[in-house]
Amino acid sequence: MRGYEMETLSGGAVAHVQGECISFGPALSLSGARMHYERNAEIFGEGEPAQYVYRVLSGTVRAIRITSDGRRQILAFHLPGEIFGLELGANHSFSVEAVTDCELVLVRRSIVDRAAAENPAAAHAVVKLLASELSDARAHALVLGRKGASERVAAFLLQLAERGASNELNLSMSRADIADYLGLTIETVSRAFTAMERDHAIDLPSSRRVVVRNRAALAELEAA
Amino acid sequence: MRGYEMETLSGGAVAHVQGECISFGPALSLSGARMHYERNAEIFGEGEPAQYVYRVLSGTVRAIRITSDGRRQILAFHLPGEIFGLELGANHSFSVEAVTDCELVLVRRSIVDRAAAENPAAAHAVVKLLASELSDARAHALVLGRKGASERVAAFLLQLAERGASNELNLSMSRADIADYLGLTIETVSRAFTAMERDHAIDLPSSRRVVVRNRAALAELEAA
DNA sequence: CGGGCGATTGATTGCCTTCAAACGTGGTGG
DNA sequence: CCACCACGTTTGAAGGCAATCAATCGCCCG
Repeated sequence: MRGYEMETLSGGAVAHVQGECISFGPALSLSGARMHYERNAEIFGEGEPAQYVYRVLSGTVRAIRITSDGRRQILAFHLPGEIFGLELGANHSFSVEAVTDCELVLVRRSIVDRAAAENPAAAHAVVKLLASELSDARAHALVLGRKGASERVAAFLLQLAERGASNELNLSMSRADIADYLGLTIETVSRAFTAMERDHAIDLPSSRRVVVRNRAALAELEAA
Repeated sequence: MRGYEMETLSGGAVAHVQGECISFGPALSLSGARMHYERNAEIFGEGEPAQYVYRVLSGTVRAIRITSDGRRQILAFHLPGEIFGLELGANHSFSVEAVTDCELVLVRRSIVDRAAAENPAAAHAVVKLLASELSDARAHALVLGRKGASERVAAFLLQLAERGASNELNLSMSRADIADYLGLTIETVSRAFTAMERDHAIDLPSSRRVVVRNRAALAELEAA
């Protein structure tokens, strides 16, 4: 999912208002409405009609599912530039909430569907998007199924560092969000951070700020 | 992924040799070569060029990823009628092996790609397939991230019972496969089976045969 | 300065894994 | 046809890692 928007957004030949549309290929950008959501607001809920496709302009959102007894699993975080909310069924199969205050672009799903039906390039862009999300979901399954606590946290940090293309991370999400993404508890996540700092793999200037000091050490931890 | 092939395979208006093609919508079936693989054979490996798309005629296959230190995670099982191997990148991002001896149909990926580029219905079928796999992968992530051992096994059995549309299941996979799918060990899986039999939720006439006696009890276990 | 919330740290529990051994079944060779 | 072997499965006992329970810390905001 990551690389893709960069490519199409920068490669678009059609002039368009920056940020006010979603690109589905170099020759096709669908314009949409800009909306603001505040921290912890629900953007859409599981089971609701899937009426829009979204792109993050600023802020972070989380895609979540809740078990019948209340446990929460975060399926993905979406950062600026990323698209989410694409569904095939009539209804959303998960909920999305704002991790921080954020700006989103909304495009009617009917418009996206029509574009995909009429324009092969648009259809291909949708396929690309889904394939990328699928790949992410599978990588996530590997982490959840077969890795220990500190490996999970290391994988998470490396993933963020790649996405942000920087070793200095501003975590927009709480320990609780990280824990629910990694299938752990907040205490375990916290201990993993502390241990990594002790081992000089990262610095923790504050709880929301992480500096990756030794990416190789993190990668090794992740592999462990 | 499940419902889809049934729909298109039965709804196809075009007459075609049963089993020798892959349907991508009511009006489009791509013919392919039939191949046999024996138990535990590798169908394709992670990193190899993605040259074909596959459909299962008979038998079961497993999609797997291996961590650098050798732990194995099974991402999905594919049963007869299901399609797998669809990738967007040039190379496969996971391996697929035969769980049992099986018959597959192979269609050149270039043909699928071209069909999708030219025929909107075909493109839509591909999107549907990916969306369905994504949905499955996310459900799997919820299980791996937030459920206990017996809940995982219950979820697995219910999933198979739905796919097979029957309460009598012939497990084509070993305890090791189930364990690697659920992120557990073979011993834990075995104990979960035993406990479910003790609680009269299932019968175990043999280790590879499961009769779901009390689906509600299993569903409750799963939710727990 | 005080309150509240998120994060950290510590102590204990519990579930799953690990290690180990016995069991059963299917296949092979005598 | 039976004996034996191999492998997958089950069962048991012990250990380890993360969850839970609990308390303190630190920071942001009022």
